[in-house]
Amino acid sequence: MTSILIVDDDAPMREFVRRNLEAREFTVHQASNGLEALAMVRHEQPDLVILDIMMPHLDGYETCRQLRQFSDVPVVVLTAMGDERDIVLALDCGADDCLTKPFGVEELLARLRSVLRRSQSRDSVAAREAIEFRDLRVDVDANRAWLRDEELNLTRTEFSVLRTYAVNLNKTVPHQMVLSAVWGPGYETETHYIRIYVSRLRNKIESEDETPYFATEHGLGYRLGD
Amino acid sequence: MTSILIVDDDAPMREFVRRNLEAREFTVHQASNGLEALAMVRHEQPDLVILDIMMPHLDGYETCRQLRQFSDVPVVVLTAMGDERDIVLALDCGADDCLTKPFGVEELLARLRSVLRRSQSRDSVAAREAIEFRDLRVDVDANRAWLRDEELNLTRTEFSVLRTYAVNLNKTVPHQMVLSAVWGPGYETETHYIRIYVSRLRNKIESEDETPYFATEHGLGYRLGD
DNA sequence: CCGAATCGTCAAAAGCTCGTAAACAAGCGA
DNA sequence: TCGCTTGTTTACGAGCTTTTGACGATTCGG
Repeated sequence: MTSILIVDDDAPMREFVRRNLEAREFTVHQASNGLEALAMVRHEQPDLVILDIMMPHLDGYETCRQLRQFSDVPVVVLTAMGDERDIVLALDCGADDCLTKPFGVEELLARLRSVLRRSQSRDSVAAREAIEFRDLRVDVDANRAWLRDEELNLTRTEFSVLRTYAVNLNKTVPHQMVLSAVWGPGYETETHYIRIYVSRLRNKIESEDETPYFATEHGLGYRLGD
Repeated sequence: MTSILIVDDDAPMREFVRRNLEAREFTVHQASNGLEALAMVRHEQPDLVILDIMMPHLDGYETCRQLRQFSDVPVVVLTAMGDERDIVLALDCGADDCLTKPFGVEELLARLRSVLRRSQSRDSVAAREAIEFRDLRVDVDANRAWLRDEELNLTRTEFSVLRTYAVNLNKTVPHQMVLSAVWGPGYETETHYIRIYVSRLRNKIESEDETPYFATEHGLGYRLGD
């Protein structure tokens, strides 16, 4: 779950934000001043920080600057209605967005979504890894499959069928699910096709005298895996 | 140099923004409607897009949504003073920030800096060097490609196709992914374009009596790499 | 144990995809 | 405007893939 740290010396304000965030399934942490906030970022590693500017001891600007010394966590700053210079200053301290009080809850949430979307897309650049079972490896991303280091030469439909079973590893997949996933809606009754393609896949994947990769559940469907 | 595309049907507004951006050493491109903007993003690849909401034909919301089909370029939206719902809508269409007219130039610049800072840190995380495979080197940022120290003379579309395969090195890329990446949404069925361009790229890249750079996966797509 | 339903396999026909050439159209700079 | 580059459209043979239809094997319920 996405966790958010809200930093504000004004307790009612914190409460207000907390209630609205928790209603949207965020986990919320709180801090009432800059020093506390820095410690919590270190220890809780929130996914996002909401930071009020007006705070005693360590104000929002300075907190943000120090935060950036050691963390890339997205920061959304709250400023009091007023000078454009406050906004410029906050953004130049390293904040990702800036919202002027009083603000609407919906706008706050939309800005959080936007900032989180950006930071998450950065994190998830790493591709999904392949699905593996015994000597078989299926790379759904790359549209390729291997058996013991040797790449399988599969046709489009063969791969599409294999992928359907692979993403449902160890689960018996009903025929009609495969049919509508591979051949599209309207083919739910053509179970014939599946028999042929599972047969071809078995020829390419399984060898004699070893337990089969595909299990047949009579009347139900096939299952790749245990 | 950082290049910015400003999209607004109001010419004086575009001029105002252009002057201020050029004074800060940005390169500025302009478009006066959504369709033009989509084409320019494809061909000029700006580092950031400033997008007005109120436009004839294709409004800012729809432009942004379509942009996100094929590009991660940062988008800052301009809305007329008014409803909070406009802001929420714009951000949820995939925009990175949203500014309400009338706005101060300093705030605009600060928000651009903030958005650019975030997107550039992401790019540098990915260590965007050239992509290399055997004797081929593709510089995705500079729009250039080399074969053994000799630069390839590629047209825009040729390069765009090559880049799509290069960033998916060793993956079989489905035709429709290439089509929507290069020609845009709505071209998903024009597979003959790909055949022709891959054919031309092979002519410029591959030589006789060596293993091909592009592998054909019949019915699936092409793959650059192993 | 029998019959009906389901499964496994084969091979050929039908259909689709690929590679390429060539012609045409659109855009652009000189 | 002309001439060149680039993008788009059309066409077609070769090769591959999917579908079709057939038939025997297996499983399950009664």
